[in-house]
Amino acid sequence: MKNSQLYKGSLVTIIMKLLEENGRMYGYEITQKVKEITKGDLNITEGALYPALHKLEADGLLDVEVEKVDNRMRKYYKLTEKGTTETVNRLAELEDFIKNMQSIVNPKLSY
Amino acid sequence: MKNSQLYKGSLVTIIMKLLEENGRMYGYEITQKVKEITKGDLNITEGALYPALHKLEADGLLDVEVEKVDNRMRKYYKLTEKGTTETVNRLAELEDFIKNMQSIVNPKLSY
DNA sequence: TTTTGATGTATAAGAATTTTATGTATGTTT
DNA sequence: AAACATACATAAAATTCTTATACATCAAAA
Repeated sequence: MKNSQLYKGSLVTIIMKLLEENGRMYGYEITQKVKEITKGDLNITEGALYPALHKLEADGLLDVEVEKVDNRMRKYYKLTEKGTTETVNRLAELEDFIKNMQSIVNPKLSY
Repeated sequence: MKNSQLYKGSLVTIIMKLLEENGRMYGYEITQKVKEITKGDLNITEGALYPALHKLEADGLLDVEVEKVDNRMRKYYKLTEKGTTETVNRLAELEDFIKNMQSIVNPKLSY
């Protein structure tokens, strides 16, 4: 991650959402995709990414497939059934979180 | 905090925004205000709140005034000049963060 | 041709933040 | 009398992330 503390705790949600959308992705691809989407605002570091992916796999939320492309190793991750269910929960929590933060920042409007 | 990991890293921003809006507040009041605004979604724990307030004070972002009300001690906090400046930055970061998270979750729309 | 940069994964030490548990104290409600 | 609300505080442990380092392949630039 980078800069703002606010991204703390959001990495898992980001990973799972991207996997839900793209079917399967490898680590480096995730970092590049996030950089692209956020126009450079958010740079996921390897030190944060790989431990997170390994934990998600250990928890049975992700499956991994190792492939060699252009003589380089890639580990493709995809959501398990359990992971797909968990993603739905995570995204609902993100929506609530954003609404709550907006309520705090903009108390005049009711979100 | 409670439940969702997403709130990690948002505590300082929440505290500063509430102080910017309400002039001065004491710790317990902050927890109740947040509970009210988020309709019970977010419960700030004392173990997170008090160390955060003490650090903000140590960093020169908050001033404190101790008062005794109804025979109970209260420590009122308010933003210093430095704290007010920092609040502007924090709120800008929060806006960017929310936009980026929405871009990730809802890639079809452009925020 | 040597070095820089991009691609690709990995881990370990330390920092920062939060959870969980506990402690103290006063006042009100059950 | 016990439970709950108000009000502050801290300490151990867990979680998450930063920073630094490591290894390996390949392309481009100096």
